[in-house]
Amino acid sequence: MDQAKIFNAFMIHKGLKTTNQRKAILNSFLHSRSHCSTEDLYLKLRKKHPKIGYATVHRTLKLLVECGIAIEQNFGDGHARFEPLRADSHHDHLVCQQCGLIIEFEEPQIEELQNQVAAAYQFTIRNHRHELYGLCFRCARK
Amino acid sequence: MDQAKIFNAFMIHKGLKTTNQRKAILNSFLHSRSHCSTEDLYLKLRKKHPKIGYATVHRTLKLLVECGIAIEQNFGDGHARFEPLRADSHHDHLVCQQCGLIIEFEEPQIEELQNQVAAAYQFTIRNHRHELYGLCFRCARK
DNA sequence: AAAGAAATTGAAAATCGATTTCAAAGAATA
DNA sequence: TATTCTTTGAAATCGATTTTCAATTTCTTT
Repeated sequence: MDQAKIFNAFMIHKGLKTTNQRKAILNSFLHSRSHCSTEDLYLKLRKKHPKIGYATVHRTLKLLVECGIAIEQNFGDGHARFEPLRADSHHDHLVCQQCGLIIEFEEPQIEELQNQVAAAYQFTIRNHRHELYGLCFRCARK
Repeated sequence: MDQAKIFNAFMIHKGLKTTNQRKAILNSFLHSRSHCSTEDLYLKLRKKHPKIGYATVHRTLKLLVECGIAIEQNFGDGHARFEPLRADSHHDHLVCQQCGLIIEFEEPQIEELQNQVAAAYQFTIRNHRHELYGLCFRCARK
């Protein structure tokens, strides 16, 4: 089942309507670079749909999070960012504080150690965030 | 060198003045439970110093971060939190989404794996955040 | 101790991103 | 088509943070 279908099914389930704006926003989101902010997506959409409103983009992104197509991230610059959520793989992030580059990484051993830590405190993990901030290869040379 | 001295040295270095308010805020901060918000500290201080302003607490906390006595954290509830920074030890957090309990943990193996990940991407880590969100022991039972 | 120069204070206002309101427009159903 | 309900976009609101500014305090120099 692709994301458009997941979205449709969710909309029907909630008694909501699949409008042209929502379709355009979903489509644009899926074809954007990852980790885009509401503003990024809004500006991009304006080019093809000059009358679309910021509020609609915002509301639709929230819907995408609600139905599991997107995940909301925050890397400390005061702008919520959204990225497509793939069911199969989890990853964390390296964030360059100079140029804003975001690198995704996966490290199953860290996940395993995390689980051990949580178990030691009898803590039930629902989700986590793990971000390494610093300088990417390029910026470190300058 | 204790924190009051670090603070004094920093203030002199920057040409700033060590006022009674700043001393009171530093002192109250150091004797507060960890992870207090600006508001927490402001309300606590009001009891002994009824005329102190929120803005002053805010500005002083920023100074404490700047001179390395405090670190700013954000656990996603919309309130920045501050905790005393000890030079010797680093820790990460488990955050209960039900009752707000914050548990600190240290796991050197995770730190080591982090360094390996960064090295693989030729990335220079300046700092990181690693938080596990979910339910604490008590809340999971309910 | 008093005066002058400069920084600090607290109340209120401004800011910033996120969110909500509301009247008009649009979709779905009968 | 009429009715009902949802959605839209502009503007208003929200809540935390940050800044402004006139009055006060601190620090230095007499």
